[in-house]
Amino acid sequence: MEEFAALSGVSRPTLSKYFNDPNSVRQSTRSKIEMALERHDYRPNIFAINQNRKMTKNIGIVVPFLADPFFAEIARVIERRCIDAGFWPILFSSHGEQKLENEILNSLRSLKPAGVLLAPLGRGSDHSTVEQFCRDVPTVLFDSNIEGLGAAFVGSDNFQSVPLMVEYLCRTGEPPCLLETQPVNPNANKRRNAYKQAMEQRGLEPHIVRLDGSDWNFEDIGYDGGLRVIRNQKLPTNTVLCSNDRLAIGFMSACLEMGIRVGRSSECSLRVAGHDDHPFAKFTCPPLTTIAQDYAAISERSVETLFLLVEGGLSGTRSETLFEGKLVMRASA
Amino acid sequence: MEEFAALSGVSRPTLSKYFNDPNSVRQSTRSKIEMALERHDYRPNIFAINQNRKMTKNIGIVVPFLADPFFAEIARVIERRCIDAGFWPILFSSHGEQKLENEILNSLRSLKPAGVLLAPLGRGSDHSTVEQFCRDVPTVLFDSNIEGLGAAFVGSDNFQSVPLMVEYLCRTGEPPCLLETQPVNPNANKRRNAYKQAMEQRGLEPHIVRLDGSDWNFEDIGYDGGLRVIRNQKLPTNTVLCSNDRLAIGFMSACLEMGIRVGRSSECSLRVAGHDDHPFAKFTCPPLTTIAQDYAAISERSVETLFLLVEGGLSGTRSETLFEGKLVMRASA
DNA sequence: AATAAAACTTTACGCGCGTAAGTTTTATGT
DNA sequence: ACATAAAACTTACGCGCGTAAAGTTTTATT
Repeated sequence: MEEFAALSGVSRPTLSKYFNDPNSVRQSTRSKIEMALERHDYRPNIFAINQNRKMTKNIGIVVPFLADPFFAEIARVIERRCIDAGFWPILFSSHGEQKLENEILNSLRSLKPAGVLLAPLGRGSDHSTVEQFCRDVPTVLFDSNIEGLGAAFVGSDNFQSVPLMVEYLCRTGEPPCLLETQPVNPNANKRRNAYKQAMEQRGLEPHIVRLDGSDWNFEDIGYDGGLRVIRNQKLPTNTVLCSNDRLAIGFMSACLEMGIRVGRSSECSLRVAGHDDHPFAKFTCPPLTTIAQDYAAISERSVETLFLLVEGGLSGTRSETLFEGKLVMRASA
Repeated sequence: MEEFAALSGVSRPTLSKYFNDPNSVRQSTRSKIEMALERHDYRPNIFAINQNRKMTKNIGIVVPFLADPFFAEIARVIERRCIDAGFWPILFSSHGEQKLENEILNSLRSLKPAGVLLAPLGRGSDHSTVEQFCRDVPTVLFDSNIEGLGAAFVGSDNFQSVPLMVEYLCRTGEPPCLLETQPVNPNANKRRNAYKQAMEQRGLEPHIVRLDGSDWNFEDIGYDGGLRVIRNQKLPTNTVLCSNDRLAIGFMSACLEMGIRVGRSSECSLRVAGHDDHPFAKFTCPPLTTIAQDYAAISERSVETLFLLVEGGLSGTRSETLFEGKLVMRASA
């Protein structure tokens, strides 16, 4: 930096000022620097910059499982928004492991991020680690809520979306049973409770089919468990509401293999619905009827909320923003 | 660090030595530190560590488009391997943009990574930036090759896999046409050439259907283009080999919408095949016949090669490792 | 018990930059 | 032309840690 300052004919502190905000120096000085910049291509070291700044332009993004296209897509949108706003997003995946989530949060601390967007593991999170982290770093939770942690939460309203689907399924055929795995996060629990409530409000008995498996390989769980459930004739109804789309995708694959025709048309014997409108839900066999989570809105609002928080424009009270899901009718139910 | 050194009863340099390699200090010293560690939970600042070390434990991973499940899955495996080997992976997505790829590479430099695993944009890469980067940082390219750049390349052998598929399709029905988009990377070009070669070797005329679109939204391109091609009756044969699975997924969705039955059974009028064995290929409608790229092998070998390179155990000559694809027969062709 | 080797401590400097304080130069108004 | 404020300069220190050099203590060897 010293060298480059000499080359451009300004002092190092002025150069530092320029990189922090090009408009903060005189026009003549600015052009001197930018001319030298063209010839020598110098760039300040991002991680040294942050060494001594109170607030950096780094934004941490932590998701529980990046190989899940839902999170991949959300992460993509969030990264773009951050970049466009002049921030530097750094993306981490917990790979479904508490230990990794903890390590990521601890490392994130030393990055001195301006803020962090965290989709926690949920049930699998280490509450005290997350709590401590949220105290130290401006954090907005999304997708998966942990009561009281973070400055805000942005997600979707399972108690609106699940009843919506239950209503639709009941109106158009047999009432659904709920297919779920061991819940990995609060959403799964909420969806189960919302399902129960919705059924009971209709005077119907809820049926819950629990598949083995406690990791994030939902397709496999849905497939393996689906085979077992079908073979053992354990399906209480001819309508199956899956706790999420990935589970539904795996389950429908099992149906296909067992020769069960899935769909709402008359020649089909089973209806399957999902939740989330997973990026590949419209390409499944048959295309999956599901609840669309508003990806764009959740991403946008999360980022906006974080920016507000970073700029200090957020009141002390923790806000929870829930977006409504929309019914997406396709061929499967 | 000073404080914590005092707390554990050792000097700061010794503490530094411990964190660099816990085995490099005497057992008694080590336990002193680790006892203090339990009570006070101190962690060195990763990005300050790298400030003054010749070699860090950081490994950069750069993929062109992380919302593509293929890359999401490969990134997942690579991250795991790095973590298990005691490295600290940092993941970046270029979002299909040259400008971002350049920025990522330049920022990566200041991270002083021990090595970088780079799946370049390919055609969209800025050759001189990548070249300069590879000179400065130990880099292994994967998935998409750029002649001469990086210390090694690991990918799959399109000139083996595509002919394999062509052979299968010819043997079991009408010879295929090739459905492609504007090629975003070298693989697309290689696949086209491999297709041409394979057809010509059989004395057949190659037919190439090019769809509009030059970004990474292959499903959309396959769907929109598919609708157009089908409406205009521009399909030269009843067998379509898609340049990659995502394209095939979109295309099949268009077929479904147009009421065209896809599959190899007698009541179907169109066969569709893909390439890659995308994580969702087996869940499509109908399940997609495709070529399985050996995800695991590519990830493993990339990481292994990089580790060798980092440890200096690699000769000067640039190596190219190509894995063979395997035919995965499903219902679509 | 003597000796060498290993491990530790103290001291000091450096990484690439931010930033504050005090001083000098430059642009603006009159 | 001079006064004044804004901008730039010089100087100095700090971030959190790595690391080299020199001296001191501990451990292993004979």
